[in-house]
Formats: sequence, C-alpha cells, structure tokens
Amino acid sequence: MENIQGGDDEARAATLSAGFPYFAVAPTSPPASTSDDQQIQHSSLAELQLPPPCNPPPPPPPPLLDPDQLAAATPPPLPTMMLPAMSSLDWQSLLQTYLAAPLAPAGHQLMQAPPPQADQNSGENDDDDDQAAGGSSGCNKDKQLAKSGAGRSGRKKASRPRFAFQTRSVNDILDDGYRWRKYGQKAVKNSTHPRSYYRCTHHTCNVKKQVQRLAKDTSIVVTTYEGVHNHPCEKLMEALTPILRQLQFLSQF
DNA sequence: CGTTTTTGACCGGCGC
DNA sequence: GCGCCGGTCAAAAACG
Repeated sequence: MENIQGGDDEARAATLSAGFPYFAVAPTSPPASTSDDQQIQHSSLAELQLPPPCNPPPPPPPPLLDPDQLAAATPPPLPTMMLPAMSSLDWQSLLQTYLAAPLAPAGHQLMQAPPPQADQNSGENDDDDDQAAGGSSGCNKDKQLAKSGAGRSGRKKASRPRFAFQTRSVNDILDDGYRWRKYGQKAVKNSTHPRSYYRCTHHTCNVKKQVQRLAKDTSIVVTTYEGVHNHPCEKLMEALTPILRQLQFLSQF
C-alpha cells in the first residue's frame, strides 16, 4: 500500500486523488475573508488530473430571500463542488467536514484521505532530521514512565473520516473558522518541512488536523482533517448572524 | 495568569 | 525481535 503519510508528497497526492472518493472545490472568486498575508492561487482540476465525478452534486436549496436582498446580504458564494456517490449519512459527514474550512482562503483541492493506517515506508533510509522520534533511548523521565502503559490507549482508533486540502498559501495555518491548539510537530521522511498536529480547542470536539508543506512545491500546504466537528463554527455563526437577524426581521411580514 | 506553542520522549504498528 | 516511523503526551517556555 502506498504510504500516504511519510512518502513522496507527489505520490501521496496522487494516491489521494486516484484511490479514494473525493470532492473537489473549484472556487469562483476569492473570499472576502482572506487574511492580509495569505496570497492564494487557485489550482485547476485539470492540472491536478482528477477523475470525473461519480455523479452531479445535489441541487442547491431554493433561495430564502429575494435575489437582490440575497446578493446584498450574503458573503461571496461558496465554491462549487463535485461529489462522488455516497449515502446521505456520508454526505452529512462530508459536508460537516467541509464546513471546517468555509472561510479558508479558497483555491484548494479537497480529497478524502484513506482511513488511518500503518504508514511506514519500508527499507528506505533517507536522511531526515527526525531525531525526536527515536525510540526509547537511555533517557527516561519518571513521570512519563509512570504514565506509560495504558496511558495512551486512545491511539489507532477505528477509522474516522479524513479529508485533505491542498492550498497554495504563504501561511501554513488557514483561517477555517475553528480554533485549534497545536499539540505536536514532527519531521517526516522525504520532506524538509515538518508536519504539525492540531486539535480543535472545543471541549467536546475531537477533530484533529495535520498541516504540512509539499516537499516538491513548498508553496502548497496540505491540510488533512480527521473527524467531524460536533459544534458550530464560531466564525461561520458570526458571519451568519446578521443574515439570520434579517431573516427574522423579514419573517415578521 | 490563563492559554498556546515548543520540544523531547514515549508508544504502538509494521516491515524486515 | 529489532528498528524505523508516525502520532501523541506533557513539561517548560512563550505569549498576550
């Protein structure tokens, strides 16, 4: 099985796009919320050589407002999406996951990553600076020894939905509307750039994401989301609040 | 002072 | 069984 985590980044991207369900995001215009120092370029689907979608996306819901009002009240339109055939449950999960980045600078390729797997490269002994990952050497801390054993039983759980973005940005961290806390950083094989690990700061939310730059094109950031948020996106709700207020106001008549 | 980031160590899976 | 590697933990440092 191709190594999705640590191998060549191009091979990784190719595997992601070729071997797994995906939906691609083809934004029509840059969002207004793009950060000042984020300069995003839009990559084309043809350039990425994605296969054709399995089926057309579901029809959009009818507008709730007069088109003129809608145009005045709503932010720039969400990107169009091409989606594979899935159950409605999968759709909910997929779309919720996609909502993890509604405010992110557009211009990204979104792919579903394979389920978590053992992803070691075999045999290769490439020279990278992954020194921190060395096995248990002579040094030990009493506290860590005390917590060893059942302390880290949460790893390698059942597979959760994972989706990878490719974003061309000078910023590693995209403003996706959620708050994240970094809990680790690792150097990975065949890449000069480390991979960063983030967890959603919401108390009950267990969504994680990994951020890494492509070795071959360091202007591209690969963001892999794992899990589905179980709470609303703060910034999305913030953006929607005026619209909801307007809807409430208009519903009085 | 509370929160977030950094960073070294540990754990578990897998290939050899 | 050993070593490599990705993922995670948690103490210390940095930050606002």
